[in-house]
Amino acid sequence: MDLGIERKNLIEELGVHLEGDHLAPLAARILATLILSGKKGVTFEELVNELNAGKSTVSTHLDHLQNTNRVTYFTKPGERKRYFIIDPNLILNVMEEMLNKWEKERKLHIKIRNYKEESNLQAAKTGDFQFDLEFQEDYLTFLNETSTAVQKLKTRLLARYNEN
Amino acid sequence: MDLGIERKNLIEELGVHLEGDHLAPLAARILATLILSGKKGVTFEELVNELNAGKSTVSTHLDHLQNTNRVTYFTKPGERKRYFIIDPNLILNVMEEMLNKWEKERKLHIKIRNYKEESNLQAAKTGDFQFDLEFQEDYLTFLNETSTAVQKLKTRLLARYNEN
DNA sequence: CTATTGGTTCGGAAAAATCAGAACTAAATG
DNA sequence: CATTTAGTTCTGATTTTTCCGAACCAATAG
Repeated sequence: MDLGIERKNLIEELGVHLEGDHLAPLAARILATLILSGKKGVTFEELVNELNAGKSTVSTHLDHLQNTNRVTYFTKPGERKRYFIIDPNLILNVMEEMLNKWEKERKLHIKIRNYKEESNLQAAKTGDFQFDLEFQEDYLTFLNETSTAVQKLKTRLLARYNEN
Repeated sequence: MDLGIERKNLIEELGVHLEGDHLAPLAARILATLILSGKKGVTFEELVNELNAGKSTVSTHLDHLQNTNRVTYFTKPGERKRYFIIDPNLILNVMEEMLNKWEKERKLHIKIRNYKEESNLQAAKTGDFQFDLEFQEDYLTFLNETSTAVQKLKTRLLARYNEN
């Protein structure tokens, strides 16, 4: 099996998958390329060539990937080129993002539960429709438990990173 | 505080949040409306009116929401109207989707690890660049642990649903 | 000080997603 | 069987996203 071909295929497959995470097609291909290239890093020019993309496109997406803590770069002494790599904390950052999203969701569903309780209070007088709170309760349980699990893993990984 | 206003606000807020999950703006508003309306259900016409949307748009998005197991409807004897509600198993379905996505991701990263190991074997001969496998290992750990946590919760919820 | 390298920024073209209107259909109603 | 109700389907307009080329800039090299 030709490793070059395999590489191209994996970039596409991983790229398509990563598009699922709010990334433009080319941004996803860039991230996939970096994941597959590891710590040796990939230069701007290599990205433009390997992905057959415009410089402006690569520049914009690299910017975005850096702003969202997915990508960084290092430089070599005496060279002006940047070697782009995935952020060493990518996994932690992904977990952090999940936790933030879930926290936002939690607050929202608490607001909704309050709204429904309030509404039930009013409706009790008029004999009107009463909301069921089961969905909100279950959803909040779901959010709490998954958050706790991810939080624990995050703490554990963090400890391991610090110890090494 | 006016509950009608509060309702509108929550639909918007929840709607915006739900757009984050690959839903078109109007699809997100529909789902938000259903979440806020609970088990009494919302008819097609009410959705068209409350959301100021075209019938075709509502029809298409409702279709999609049903196909992705987020929405169902019930009918009342003698009436032709449909009362749309969130799928009673929405939470389980969401968990199921998370698990599927993570499983796909797991397989992909195993492929990538294999590619890197293979590549290292080749490179060992030529003295070429060696891949680090740490990222893949950590990512797989992350996937395994979060999957297990969600799987457990799913089982637990499922048991509780069956028992009631 | 001129040329080259390694990018960035700006303006718009091309493509994709989203939505709406009009015509249509199938079931029930009168 | 004509009408109303409850939607569906098709076509195209509008909006948004994605991408590119050209001009530009700052740092280094010659």
